[in-house]
Amino acid sequence: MSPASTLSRESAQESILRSADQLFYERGIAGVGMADVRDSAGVSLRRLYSLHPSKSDLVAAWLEDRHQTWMRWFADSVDRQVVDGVEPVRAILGAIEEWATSPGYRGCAFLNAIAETTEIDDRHRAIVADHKRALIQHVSVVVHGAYPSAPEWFASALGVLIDGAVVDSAVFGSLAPIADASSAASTLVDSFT
Amino acid sequence: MSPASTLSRESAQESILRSADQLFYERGIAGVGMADVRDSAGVSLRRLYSLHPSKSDLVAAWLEDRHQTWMRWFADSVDRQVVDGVEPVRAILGAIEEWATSPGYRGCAFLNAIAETTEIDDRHRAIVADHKRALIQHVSVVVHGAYPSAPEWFASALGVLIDGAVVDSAVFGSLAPIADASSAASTLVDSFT
DNA sequence: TTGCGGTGAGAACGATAGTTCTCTATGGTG
DNA sequence: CACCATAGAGAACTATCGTTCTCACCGCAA
Repeated sequence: MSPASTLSRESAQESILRSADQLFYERGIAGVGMADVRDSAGVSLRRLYSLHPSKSDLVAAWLEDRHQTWMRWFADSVDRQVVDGVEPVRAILGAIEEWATSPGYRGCAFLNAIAETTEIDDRHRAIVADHKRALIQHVSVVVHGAYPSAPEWFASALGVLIDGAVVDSAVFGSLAPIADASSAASTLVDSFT
Repeated sequence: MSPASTLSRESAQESILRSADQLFYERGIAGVGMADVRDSAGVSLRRLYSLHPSKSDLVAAWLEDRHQTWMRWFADSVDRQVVDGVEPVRAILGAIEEWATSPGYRGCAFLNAIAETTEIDDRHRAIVADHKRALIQHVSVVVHGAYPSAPEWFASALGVLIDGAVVDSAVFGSLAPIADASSAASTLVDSFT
C-alpha cells in the first residue's frame, strides 16, 4: 500500500477535484495557483501534475466534473419540487433560487470561466457550451412534458431566463432577478394554456 | 506647447481609453498588460501611470467610459427602430441583436469584468451594478410608456432576458438566444394587452 | 541663458505563478 | 534482501507583469 502520508490515486484525484471546485469557483481561475490547489488538496505538486499535466487540463477536468455534479443536483431539485406539487416552471426557477441562496454563491461557474478565458481555449468553451445545451435539454423535457402546447422556443427562452437570472443575481447580490424571471416564465406558461 | 512626438493631455487620455476598450474587451482584463495599453495608445508608461495611477484605476475609468458610450448607443438604436415603426420591445432586443452581429462581439464587457474580478474590487462591482441599473431604468421608461398595463416586474424581467441573451449568444456564438428572448418578450407583451 | 516641469524610451525591480527538477523516502515485487 | 516506480517536500527555473526609476530631451519662465 501507499505510505500513510500519501493517498491512493483515487483519493488524490477526488481531493484535487474537490479543492479545485472550491477554489476556482470562489476566487476565479486566474486567482488560483497550482500551489493553492496543492495546499488545499494535500498532495504534492508532482502528483498534481502527474494527474493533470497542465493547469488548463485541470480546469477542463474540473468543469467536466462540476457539470456532472451540478446537473444531477439540478435535476434532483426540480424533481423533488414537482413531486411536492410545485408547478414545473416554478420548480425550475425555484431550484435556481435555492442555489442562489446557498452560502458562497458566485453565479454560474461555467459562465464565469468563459468570461475569464482570454485566449481561444476551445476546449473550455466547448465544455461550457455542452453544459448549457444539456441544461436546456433537461428543461425542454420537463417543460414540454408538462405544457405540451408550449412553442418550440420556450425551453430555449427558459434557458435564457435562467442564465440571465443567475448572472444578474450575482451582480446585484439579490434574489429579485430570479423572482422576476419566475414571474415572466409563469406568465409565459399561462399564455400558452 | 508639447513636443511634436507627444500628445496633449486630452489626446493621450482619449487614445488610452480607446485602446483600453479595444484590448480589455477583446482579450479580457487579465489578458492585457499595461505595456499592451502603452503600445496601442502610443504613450509612455510614465504618462499612462500619471493619468491612471494603477491598472485598477484604468479599468474603472474604462468601465465608466464604456458605460456612457454603450448606453448612448443603445438608446439611439432603440429610438431609431421605434421611429421606424418597430414594436418597442422588439426594438430593444433588436438593438441587442445588432450589437451581437457586430464584428468582435464578445458579450457584455461589464459581466465579463465581474466574472474576472477575483478579489473584492468593490469599485468595479459598483460600476457594473450601476450600469445594469441604468439599463433597466432606460428599458423601464421605454416599456412602461409603450405598454402601460405591463406589471411592475416587466422591465426587470426584460433586463434578465437581455443579459441572458447576451451571455448565451456569446457562449454559443449564435443569435438564436436573442431570437428566443425576443419571442418571449413579445409573448409577454401580448399577454398584458 | 539657466533651471524647472513634464515627457519619452526603456531598463530595472519585486512579486507571482506555471512548470520542472533534485533529493530523499517508502512500499511492493522478483 | 535488492531494486524500482512512485511519492512528498520544496527549491529552482522561466516568464510575465504591475510599478518605479534613470537618463536624456524639450519648451518655457525668470
